Amino acid sequence: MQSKTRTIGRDGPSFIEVARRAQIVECAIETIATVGYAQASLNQIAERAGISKSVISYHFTGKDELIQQVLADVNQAAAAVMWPKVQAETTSAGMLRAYLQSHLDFMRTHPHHVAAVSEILIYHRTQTDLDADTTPLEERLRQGQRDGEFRQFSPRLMAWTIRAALDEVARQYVANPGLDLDECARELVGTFTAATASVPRLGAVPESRGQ
Amino acid sequence: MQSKTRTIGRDGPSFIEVARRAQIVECAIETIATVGYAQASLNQIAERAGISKSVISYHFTGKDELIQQVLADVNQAAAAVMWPKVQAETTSAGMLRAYLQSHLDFMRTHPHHVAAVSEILIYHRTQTDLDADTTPLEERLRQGQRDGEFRQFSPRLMAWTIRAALDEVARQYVANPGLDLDECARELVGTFTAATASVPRLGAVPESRGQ
Amino acid sequence: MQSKTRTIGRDGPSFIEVARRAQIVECAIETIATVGYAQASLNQIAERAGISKSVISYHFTGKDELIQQVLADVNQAAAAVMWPKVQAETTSAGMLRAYLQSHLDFMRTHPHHVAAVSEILIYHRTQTDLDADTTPLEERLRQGQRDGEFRQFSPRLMAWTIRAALDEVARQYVANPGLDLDECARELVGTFTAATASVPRLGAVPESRGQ
Amino acid sequence: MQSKTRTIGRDGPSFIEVARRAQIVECAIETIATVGYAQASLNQIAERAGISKSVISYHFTGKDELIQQVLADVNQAAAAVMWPKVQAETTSAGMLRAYLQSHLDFMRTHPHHVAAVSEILIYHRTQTDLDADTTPLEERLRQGQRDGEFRQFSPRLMAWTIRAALDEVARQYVANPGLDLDECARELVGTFTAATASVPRLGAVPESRGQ
DNA sequence: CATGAATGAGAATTCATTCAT
DNA sequence: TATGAATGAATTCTCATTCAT
Repeated sequence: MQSKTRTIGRDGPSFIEVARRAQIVECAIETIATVGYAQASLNQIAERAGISKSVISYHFTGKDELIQQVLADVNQAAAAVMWPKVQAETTSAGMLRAYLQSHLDFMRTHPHHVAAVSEILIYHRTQTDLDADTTPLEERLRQGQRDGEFRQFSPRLMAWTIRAALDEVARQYVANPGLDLDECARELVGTFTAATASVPRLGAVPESRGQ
Repeated sequence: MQSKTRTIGRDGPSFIEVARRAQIVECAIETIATVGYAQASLNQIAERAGISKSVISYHFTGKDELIQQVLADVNQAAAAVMWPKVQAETTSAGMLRAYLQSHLDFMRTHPHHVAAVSEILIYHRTQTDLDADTTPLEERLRQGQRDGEFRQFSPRLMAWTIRAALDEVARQYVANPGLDLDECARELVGTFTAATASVPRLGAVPESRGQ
Repeated sequence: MQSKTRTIGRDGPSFIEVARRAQIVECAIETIATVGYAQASLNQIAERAGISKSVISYHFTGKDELIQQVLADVNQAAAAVMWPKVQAETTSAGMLRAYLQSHLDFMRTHPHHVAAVSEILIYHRTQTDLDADTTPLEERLRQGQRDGEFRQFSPRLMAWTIRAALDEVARQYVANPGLDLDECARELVGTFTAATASVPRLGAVPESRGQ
Repeated sequence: MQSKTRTIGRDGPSFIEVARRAQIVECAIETIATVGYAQASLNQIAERAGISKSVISYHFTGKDELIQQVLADVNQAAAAVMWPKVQAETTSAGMLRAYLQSHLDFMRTHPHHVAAVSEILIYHRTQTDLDADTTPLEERLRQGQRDGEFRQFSPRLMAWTIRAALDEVARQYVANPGLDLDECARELVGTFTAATASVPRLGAVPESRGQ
């Protein structure tokens, strides 16, 4: 019986059902992160999971549902880790730092997750609204500008840059697990703190935004 | 007969050979940039070029060689445009600015080239050595640090970040050709100038923004 | 455990067994009639029945047995309705009329049954002996000829034609439930009464047979 | 290169292309007529043609195009044989006779063609307008009524019946090539001549229509 | 040089069936 | 009895590649 048509009783999906779906999602993540989205066929994913290809078809309507589940699972997990830390900060600079650090923390514990989502988003770029994903970050940057903590830059461009940097680190980390994420965190925090800071302490470059 | 095994007379490949290869590479670029790497089958490329699919197989060992040629051609073209401008600068900050600006200039004049390479790098990342490509930029950042112009950051991380930001802009530009590249250039220059500046000391690097 | 191998106690199949089989057959009929034989997967049938797919496999050896049971059940039901009315007639023409009318009556009350059988026969024709089904009708036609009521035609051909016409009406009725079955009955009765009548009384249409 | 994208020069498709398409269509017809539409996979068809499965994909956009081509080819061939003979007749009864006879003539020379189309039409009934196909015949019946040659029956019902009978004969002929088509032709002509004749001259069978 | 034609590998998906519980 | 879970075979389709001309 396929997911689509399965009757969900009042107890919801069975334990084994949940476990299998989770296992498949996990294997999909690892496969995508490792061999790339283009090569991540259902066959590959099933092989890695040690199950038959059709088991995936049994638990998911199709590849699409699986991919969407990957995005959902990873986003939820990442958000659970990141936003509390971000919210705990009181300043915008603190939030930005927390955003970067917690992102890299999540990457350390879930490197494949981040890489997989990065792959998927790129692959599905045409069908997805990437901006939607970037919006929360962008909004925080905007807030920092309103508060005068941040200099006047384009929040959208900065958000793109930050996300791109994080994704790049994720990819590099997957390719080379020896990468020192602590150092990366420090570096990115340093880079984007400097990049956004409204005051280079003495005499800013206010005119620099005039143009 | 395959390119690799073809007998090359003392004059090297014939004119028509060179022209055909260039034409095919060009069409590959446009196809990849337009429909995405995943959809860019040899069929699509050949169709767009108005040639038979087998012509590609004749002039290239296989799809791989074609893709590598795309990378080589674009990199060469980009380098031809960019490095003179970079070299013309005397300060490291100036070089960084020139790097970013000329990169976006190239993007403006060759949007498909940049987008195609961006696509390809994502899909072939596992098989490609991205670092090789990043090295020249990294070296220049390192030089800026030695000269005291730049603060102490990880040149590698900074190079990754810069490349990632440029690639992201390229992707966004392809998705939305209305994107204001001038603004992007100003923003990226501002961002990375601030991110690398050694001393926010007093009066920043006004000349860097003058442009 | 499969039906074939199941141990049948001295009381034969249990009540629940019989009921389940009947329910499944009924659902199969509706599914086939509604979505067509090709689309009537066990999944679809089970879904419509609100049961698990494996229940079907439990009660029937396989899809084949289910389909054969559908044929058997429908034929039995149709026979139960039709033959009494046919038998009640004293003339062969009357019997033919009763056959057609009661067939369409059955169609009106069991449109899905007729449509399902029609679908199945088409798909399983190669494996089924259609003639077996046609024989009773054929025999009656033959009797009518012996009695001099019917002209000399090929009973087999006429039986085929009659069955084909009825099946066609069934298909059209399924496709368009607004079809006026009363009119169809009148028409078919008229058509086949005329087609079988022994005497166009004076001068038949000899040239038509001259061919 | 696929049919879809193939450039057709001023000479149209090449000889070999035409031949291959014709061969594939022919094999599709035989396969469908022999094993039934449901079992006629591209694999089966290719095997029968002694070619690789992908050759079909090369010459046809997909299974749909192949099937449509089958319909088109058979309809064209049948029309070429039938309509001249039908048109040559001056009376409606003659036309009907010619229609039936030429149909069976075509069946004799192309039994698989007729059976295949019959299969396809049934399978695609839901997506196709069968009536459209029946219309020419129906129109001729209507004309016969206007001329007073035919009695007042429902032209639509009669057309359905005639088509159904012909299809049935086709199916039986495929299943049993020993079937005497001459006899079938005589029988069907007799049956439908009698069924449509306006005057049973003296005393019809009024009670049969009374119902 | 060029290409039409052919091919085999592999993709996603559907389905009837089997099995352990 | 019943069923959720799993599976392997088969289907359509796409694609890079090869080959004969």
